[in-house]
Order: sequence, then C-alpha cells, then structure tokens
Amino acid sequence: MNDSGSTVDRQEEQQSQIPDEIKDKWEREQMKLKKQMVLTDSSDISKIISCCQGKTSDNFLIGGVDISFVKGDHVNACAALIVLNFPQLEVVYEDCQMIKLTAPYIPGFLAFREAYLLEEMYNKLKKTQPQYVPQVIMVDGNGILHPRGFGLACHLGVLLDTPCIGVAKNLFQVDGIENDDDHQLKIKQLSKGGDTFKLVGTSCKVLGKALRSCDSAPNPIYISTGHKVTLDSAVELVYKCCKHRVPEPTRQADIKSREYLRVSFGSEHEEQKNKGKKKQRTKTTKHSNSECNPVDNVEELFEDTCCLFDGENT
DNA sequence: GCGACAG
DNA sequence: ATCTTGTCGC
Repeated sequence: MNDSGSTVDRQEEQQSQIPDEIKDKWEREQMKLKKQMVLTDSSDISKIISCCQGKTSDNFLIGGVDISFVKGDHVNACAALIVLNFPQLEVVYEDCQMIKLTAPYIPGFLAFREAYLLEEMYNKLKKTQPQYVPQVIMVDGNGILHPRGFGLACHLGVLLDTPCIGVAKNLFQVDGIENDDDHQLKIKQLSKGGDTFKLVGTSCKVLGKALRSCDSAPNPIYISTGHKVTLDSAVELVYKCCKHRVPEPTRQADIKSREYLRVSFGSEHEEQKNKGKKKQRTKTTKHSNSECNPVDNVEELFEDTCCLFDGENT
C-alpha cells in the first residue's frame, strides 16, 4: 500500500530497464559531439562582456530554456524558450508548447531527454522570428560539469552551434567534486552576491564555479561552460542576469512554462485536490487500456530516440 | 558492493 | 522535475 511512492518507483524501474546498448550508444554520441565543443568566447560573447564592463554600450539577446512537467506525468510537459534583451532583461520573445518526452531521466544523459525538443523550438524561432535569435542561451543543467564532460548545455550548444551556459540549481557530484562538509563550508563563506568558488576536479581542472547569485540567496547556483563561452565570462554574464537566485532567462522560462501548464491543465489538478476521500483508484475512464500504461516495452519507448542516432548504419 | 545522481 | 505552509523581507 505504497501508492504515493509509485511515481518514484516507476522512474527507478525505467532506469533499471535501460539496456546497456542504449547507454553505450548515448555515450558514443556524447563523445562524438564533444569533439565539436568550443571552450573559448565567441565574438558575440566578447562583445557582451565588454558591455558588462561598461566599455561599450549595445543591445544583446539572451535566451533561456526550461521544461515543466504535468504533475505525476513523466511524458507530457511544457517546454519554454524565452528571449530577453540585455542588459534591460525584458522579455522580447516567448514560446511555450506542449511536448512529449520519449526518453526517461537518467543522470548523465539529460540531453537525450530534452535537447532535441529545445533544438526544435530554437529552429522555430530562427525560422519565424530571426531578429530574436539570441547570442547566448542559459540552460537548466550542467555543461562540462558532467561525468563525461559533456552535459546538456554542451550538447545543446553543439547542436545549435550557439554559445550556451550551464546553470544548475543542485550540485552534480562529478569527478571527485562532492557535496561534503568542505563544500558546505565553502558555501557558508560566500558572504554576498557575486562571490564564487571553483569546482576543481581530480585532474586539477576547474570544471565549474559555485556562484552566490544574489545577497538574499545563500544557496549558490552552479555554473559551467556549455559551448563557445569561457567559465569566467559565463559567471559574469549569469551574475548580471540575476535579480533572484535563478538568472532571469531561465527563471522566465520556468515561469512561462508553468503558467502554460496551469492554464491548460489547471482544472484537472483541481480534481486531484478534492481528496475528501482517499486515493481515487477509480478508473480513469479516459484511457482505460494499455494506451496510458507507463513502460512495459522499453524498445517501444526508445524507438524514436534511437532513430535519431541510427545514421551510422552501414 | 554501496552510495551518488543535473532535470 | 513535483508536493507543500507559513513566514520574512523589499
């Protein structure tokens, strides 16, 4: 009688069902794309940084992407692509759309769940409103702070050939970087907005930085390079975009996607709130059959995703 | 083997 | 990611 834990169980179940061949394939894809990753500032980034430092004044566009989920649903979600002007930080473009996620969430493989959907939205923007194509995108998740040095921000950056910055709200423990007592101590030593400390991996490489993004938020965010931007530029730019803990591009994307879900599915959520009685194991007459069944066929689940990377067949 | 694990 | 209450502050 553990109904409440079912969603968690289901997620764990999915992960354990994932065939090694698929993970291997995904790892190979990551390694392949990683060769195209660029870790220096693009010319646009250099201009924006100059603007930050008051050396020039100009207008720039910064993108933010985020995905919000339908409660208790691991497939249906709303993706948002937002563009803000900089340094004003006003929303100049927003696009929300319902999506279906084909792959499950697996730490280290987030890109295979989200990247291609975000890519589609970016292409839509490029096609319909090219004047709003941003010079850089902030991504929910990590860049090179990743088990294989190629997180979602890198992945999306390479796919779009656009500068991307990874902004994570939680530390992904990678390459010896742990959320231990020492880490917690360093966090306590971040006394004001703009303070940072380096996240140093085993090989003494700096994989990212923890940034206290504003005075009012003691918990840092974790910045790492995605593509075509250096870590220091990324940190500076993110900090300039922080009215709150989460930088505005990402935050606006989060707000807009949740709002979209609330308007579309709000009533159904209300139903679930009416729990004068306990669990409503009643038949959800909508799809009483296997249609809404979670995952009993893994191959079916991965069919679409796999096709994306099947181009290498002889 | 055990724990950790972006969203 | 999502759930959840009140509370403190600009």
